[in-house]
Amino acid sequence: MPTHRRSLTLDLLQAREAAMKFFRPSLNEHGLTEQQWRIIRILHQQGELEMNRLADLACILKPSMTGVLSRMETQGFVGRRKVAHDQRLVLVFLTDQGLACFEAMSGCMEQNYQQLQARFGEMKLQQLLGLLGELRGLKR
Amino acid sequence: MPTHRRSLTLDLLQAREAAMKFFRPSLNEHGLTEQQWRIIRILHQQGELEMNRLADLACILKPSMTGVLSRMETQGFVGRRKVAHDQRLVLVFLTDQGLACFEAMSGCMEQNYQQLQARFGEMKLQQLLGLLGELRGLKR
DNA sequence: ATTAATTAGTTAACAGATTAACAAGATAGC
DNA sequence: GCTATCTTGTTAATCTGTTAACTAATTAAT
Repeated sequence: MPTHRRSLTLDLLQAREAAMKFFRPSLNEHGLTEQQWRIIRILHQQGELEMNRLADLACILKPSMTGVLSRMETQGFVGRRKVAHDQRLVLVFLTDQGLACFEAMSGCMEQNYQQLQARFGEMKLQQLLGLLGELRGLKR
Repeated sequence: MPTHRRSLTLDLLQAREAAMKFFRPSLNEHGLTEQQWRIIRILHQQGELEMNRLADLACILKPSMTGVLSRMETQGFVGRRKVAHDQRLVLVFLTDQGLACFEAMSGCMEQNYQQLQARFGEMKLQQLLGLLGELRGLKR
């Protein structure tokens, strides 16, 4: 009867917070929020996506997504368009400016990642990524 | 040159989101937010804490903490008191009602945890908790 | 065809996150 | 003692998270 054991969800949160310390300074220098960077990164990797799917990948709920995207659209990072075959869907895509932003950021972020990996250990990092992937797969 | 590799911070976020799916229903049934439950859990484990330390453990920034605690105080879950030797410090403690709330929740939460562990595997879970602890330790 | 049930996205209301600026109590140096 | 500095917590402004209710488009059922 473990009256108090380690809490997985809290540990995940604290660990993420520790990891973010390596990246947040770069985000601040470039004037991007975490959410904006996640979206830019995902769109760069996956190409045009509908909002639902994007929200799911970026771990942003749909109501938040509405606001985040409209701000990003105003700033010129993304565009939105409707498709003919299903008028409900809104496809989101990275603009040229959004792409340029990604490319301007990616160098810094890669360096930050290298520093983290050097401090944490490459093997452990790979091991961790593997476990996280499996956990993410638990649909429930 | 990995043009797109797995993103540790995003993986941590997605994994946590997957894990939270096991616990969120219980939180909603009892009318608690994630933040409130984190605070109750931590205070139950650590006893009275000053705001700074509590904010750090719960991964809640101090300005947010001010609001969260004042709401929780109104609801009767926690109390705040100042100490004589340093008038700046605010010590936060769990009230009897807060303790009762913890005890009413802990059964459900333990069950949810068991389900997660059964689906994910006990060994992998321990391995993951170990790695998260190490990552959390990287102060940077 | 018409109605009923789904699905994608938005709106609204409140809680929490983030950054900067601030008030007041403690500490250090002089 | 007195000032400069640091620390704890709050306030303010803006953005994001969360739930519920809603609109409009699609699909299923009759």
